[in-house]
This record gives sequence, C-alpha cells and structure tokens, in this order.
Amino acid sequence: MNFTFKQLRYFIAVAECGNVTAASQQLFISQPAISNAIIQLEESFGVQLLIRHHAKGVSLTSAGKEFLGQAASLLAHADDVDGSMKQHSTSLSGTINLGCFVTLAPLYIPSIIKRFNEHYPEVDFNLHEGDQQQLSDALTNGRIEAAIIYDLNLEDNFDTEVLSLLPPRVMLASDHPLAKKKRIDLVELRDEPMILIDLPHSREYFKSLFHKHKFEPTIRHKTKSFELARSLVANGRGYSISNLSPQTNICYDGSEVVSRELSEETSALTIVVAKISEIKLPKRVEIFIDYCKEYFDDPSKIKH
Amino acid sequence: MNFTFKQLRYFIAVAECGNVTAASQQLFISQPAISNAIIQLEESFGVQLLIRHHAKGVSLTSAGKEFLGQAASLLAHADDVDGSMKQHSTSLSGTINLGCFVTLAPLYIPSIIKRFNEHYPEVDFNLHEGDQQQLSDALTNGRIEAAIIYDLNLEDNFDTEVLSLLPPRVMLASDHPLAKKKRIDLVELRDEPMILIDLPHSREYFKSLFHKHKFEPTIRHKTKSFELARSLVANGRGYSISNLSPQTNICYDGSEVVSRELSEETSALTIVVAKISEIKLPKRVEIFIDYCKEYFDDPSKIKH
DNA sequence: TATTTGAGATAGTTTTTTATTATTCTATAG
DNA sequence: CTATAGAATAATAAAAAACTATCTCAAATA
Repeated sequence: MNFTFKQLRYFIAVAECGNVTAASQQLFISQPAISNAIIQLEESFGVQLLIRHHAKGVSLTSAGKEFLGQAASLLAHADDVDGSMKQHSTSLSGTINLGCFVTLAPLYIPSIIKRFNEHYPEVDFNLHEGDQQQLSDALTNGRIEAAIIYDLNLEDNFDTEVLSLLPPRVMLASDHPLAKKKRIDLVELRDEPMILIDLPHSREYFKSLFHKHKFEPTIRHKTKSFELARSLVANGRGYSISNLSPQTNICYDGSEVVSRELSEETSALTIVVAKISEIKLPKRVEIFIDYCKEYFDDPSKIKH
Repeated sequence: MNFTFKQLRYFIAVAECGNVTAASQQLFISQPAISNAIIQLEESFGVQLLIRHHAKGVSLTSAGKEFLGQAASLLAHADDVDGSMKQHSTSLSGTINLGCFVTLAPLYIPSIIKRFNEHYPEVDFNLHEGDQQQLSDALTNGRIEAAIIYDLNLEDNFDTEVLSLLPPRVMLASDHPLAKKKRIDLVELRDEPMILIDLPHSREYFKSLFHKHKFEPTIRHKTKSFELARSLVANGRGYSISNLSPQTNICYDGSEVVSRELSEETSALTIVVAKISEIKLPKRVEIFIDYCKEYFDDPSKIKH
C-alpha cells in the first residue's frame, strides 16, 4: 500500500473537475503537483486512471472510475475516524472510565454520577472499584482515566485534587458501654478486640493511629469488606476504625452500630480525585474532575 | 482530516509493541520518527493516545484504545482498495468494456468472446455496439477500453491492430439475373436501384467505390440496419454493397440473397481492434487485444 | 545513596518528498 | 496559421520526515 490521502484527494478533485488545471485551482495548489500525484497513483497500481485529452481536460478510464468510488469511500472512512476521535476528545458524550476506592464507592459514586448526568446526560460511566494499588495501576496503564481515591502513598506521577478530609471514627456496637460517649479516646480501646479493615495502605494507616499511644490493637478479625466489619462490630465482636460514615447505622442483618469521633487530634484521610500528571484527557473527563471538586465543595450536595 | 497512513502504521506498531523503541526497530526506522508521528496524531485529535512510562514503554489511554481499532480498520480498508486496484490492473478476472461496430458485432463477437472465455473464464464483457463515431467517442472518454471497428477515418490517437481485410461484396436477390455470375462488375449495376447501408464513414466508403466508374448509384432506400438492407435486397428492392458475409443467406422473413465478389480490384475494408494510444490498460484487456489478432490469424477459428 | 540502565523527548542536521515556477508540447478553436 | 487550452517536464525551492546525538527521568542495581 503505497498511496497517500493527499493523492486520493487530488485524484477525486480531478475526477470531479474533469480537468487537472481546474482541480489545481479548486485546491489552491499548482497543476504539476496534481499531475504528479496522479502519475504516482497510476504507477503504484500499474494501470492508467485518466485519459489525457489535449486542450480538453481528462476523462476517467474504467480503472479510474473504479478507483474514484473506492477512493471516495476510503476518504469518507478516514473522515469518520477523524471525526470520531475529535468527538472522543471534545464531546460531552461518551464514556468515562472511573475508578473509585472500593469502600468509598457506594457512598459517593451513585450520587456524584447521578448529579453529573443531570448536567451532562450523554456521559456514560464505566466503574472500576479497587484498592489503592489496583486503582493506581489502572490509572497508570490507562484502564481508568480518573479515580476517587485516598491520598495515601500515591506515586508522584499523579495529579490530585483534594475533595474531602475524613477523620477516622470508631465503630461500636450500639449496646457497647462506650457507645454512650460523644467522643472516644483510643486508649479506652486498649483491651477491646479490633476488627481490621484490611486493605493495602489503609491497613497501615489504621495501625499508625495507635502508634502515639504505644500500644498495638488486638486484632480479632480482618476483612476487606467494610460492611462485614461493620456487621461484626454490630454483633459484638469488637470495635473497628474507619473513615466512612454511611447514612445508616443498620447493618444488612438488622443489627446496629454507632460511629464516634476520636477525642484526640488525628490525621484525617484525604479523598482526592486523581489522574496521571500532565496528560491531556478527553474534555468530559476534565469536566468531570472539576465537577467532583464542586460537588464536594458544596456541603448541601453531600449526603453524609 | 490531518493524519497520514504512515502515522497510523507507526501508532499501531507502538500499540502492539507497547514500546516506541521496539516498534522503531520492527519498522526499521528511528525512534524519534515514531515519537513525532504520535505526538502529531495526539495534537491533531486533541487527546493523548499514549501514557509514557519512563523506562517501561507506553500504554494506551482509552482514547488510544479507541483509535487503535479505528486505525487498524482504516488501514485494512486502504489495503483493500490497493489490492482491488492492483487486482483490477493485473488480474485475469473482471470486466472488459468492449466496443464493436454494430454490423460486425453479431458476426464476430459471440464467437470471439466465447473462445476467449475458454482461456480466461473469469473475464466478463460489457458490450457496446455503435457506429464509427460513437465507438471512437466511447474510446476517447473511457467508456470502452477497446473496440473492434473499421479502420475508417480513425483519429491518430488510437493504436490499432489489423484483424482482417474485408473486400466489398454485392448483395443481390437470389433470383436476380446477375446472381448467376461469380463476380460482378460495378458497371453492371448502373441502372439498378441501390439499398444504402447508411452509417457514418461507411456511407462515404460505399459511395467512393463508384467514383472510379464515374457514376452515382441510384439510392432507393437508406437504412442503418444491415439486416433490413439484406431483406430489402432479397425482396427485389435493389442491390446493396457490404463487406459482411454472414454464414446464412436466408433473411428473417425467409427470403434469400446471394453475395458476390466484385470483378475489379477494390479497396477492402480493414477491421482493427483499437485502443487509445500509449495507454496502460488492465492486463486482461491487453491479453484480449492480443487474443483478437490470434483469433483472426487462424482461419479455422473464423466462422465465415 | 549513588550508579547504571532503559526508554522516551528534544535539538540540530541531513535527506527525501512535495510543491512551485517556468517552459514545452500538442491538439483544438478561431 | 496563429492563438489558446491544458497536460507534461525540468529545474529549483520549500517543506516534511528521518537521522544522529544528546538529554531526561525513573527504575533497577549496587
């Protein structure tokens, strides 16, 4: 395959004008440029495309007629591809591949994409939940374009926008003696068993909260599931620590937890929306990232 | 639309290799050439296609994945066009647009294309009958690629190959007194009415036969149809002159003619196969033209 | 922590391709 | 028989593409 889009365009113009000179004027180009292009096409195919009439333009051979149709269709195809790619980059329709930290997802994603779709109804979302590592990998290799994620040990080749700060909270069974207190001091939990939400990075974060108190929590259960941890807590298996505050304290089995702030200053977790640094993303993704900030900036929009 | 086939090929190679340097080696080209091509694509679409990992190749963004498919399909389309044009030019299948002088057509065309198709069964024929002028125009503007035609006043921008020489013959009703003679002298027809086969160029040719005898034939009927002229002759309306000798002397209405040579030396008509000069035609047409010569060279092949 | 290595980007140069201008050539029109 | 229209050719100029060499950055290694 040895021809160029330019040659196709030149040939089509000639076929339509019936005349190389007229085509050259229509294309704002010199006549020999077109003559050459067509000679090259003819040489590459090994067949003559035009019959040259002296002083009376040109006409198409049967091969030329054949080629005219095919060239036009090929150019149309190329224009489609071009249009579709430009569409992909600029339009506010299409798909956003969005990642979200698994435990955050049910809390924020439904509301945020619902509200975003009120503004931009043509945008679809392809959702990917995962832990920090999975999301970071997915961003890095392009499976997702943006992720709502904790700002925990993120590599520095991500651009992040802070969405919200979530202080850690203690979850207790609703009938736990400490449940009556407004705030809880970590030291009060020294002899209680803990249910650890055991996800990469967050696990280290939870443990780090105890460092300043110089004790290690006694871990009775580990789980990757926030909801399972909560149910275990509600059923009196221990306390847990999490930065999430769902709207309901009722677990799937009907049991109930309470969520209490810590009395000491503790490092809150930062939720960010992340993308790869210095990457030019489709417009809908950029708009979505801006929208996330806006969404979290306006307390009325957030359900918790 | 602002990209080139080369850029598509480079991009696809990178996508397949996952690595610009590897792609450059696969394509026997330098690495910056590819880097640039991809940057241009990205700029033209306004969206990033690759995520560059330092020291670990690249991966595709979602836009890149989208584009990969479209680029591959577009290149495949282009290859199809290329293949089909090369096919058109070299293959022994496809269509030949063949012209033939209207009165010659029923005599030669069926046999010649039948025999040609025994050698090259994949070739189709698109047949165009016409008079000298129509065929010459059709050749000139590419509607037909070759024509079997008389070499009468042909413009000199045609290449012709002589196929056969046809001396003029007198057609007489089978019961005409002169029908008993083997050869007829034109002078003997001075007082007979003539039926003129009235086609451009041939009309002048027939009349010219009488010039050396210094008389003008008395024309009773003119027709463009050989068969009508023959029927008129058979029904006693006069004689006619033609260079054709069909295999049968029986007319459509059952009446009969005889066909007699002229006793004097007269200029025979030359049947040629003509094409436009110095034009590169599809192979099947060139082969067909050669085959026509071969066909007429071998007397056993010709039915009359 | 420093060093080496892998792989993409950048800069400057060279080569190749494409286009331009000027000219030539040929058939047609007046 | 000259003038014109329109395609081809040649020489040159401009533009694009490719190359070489170098730089940068992160990852792997020591």
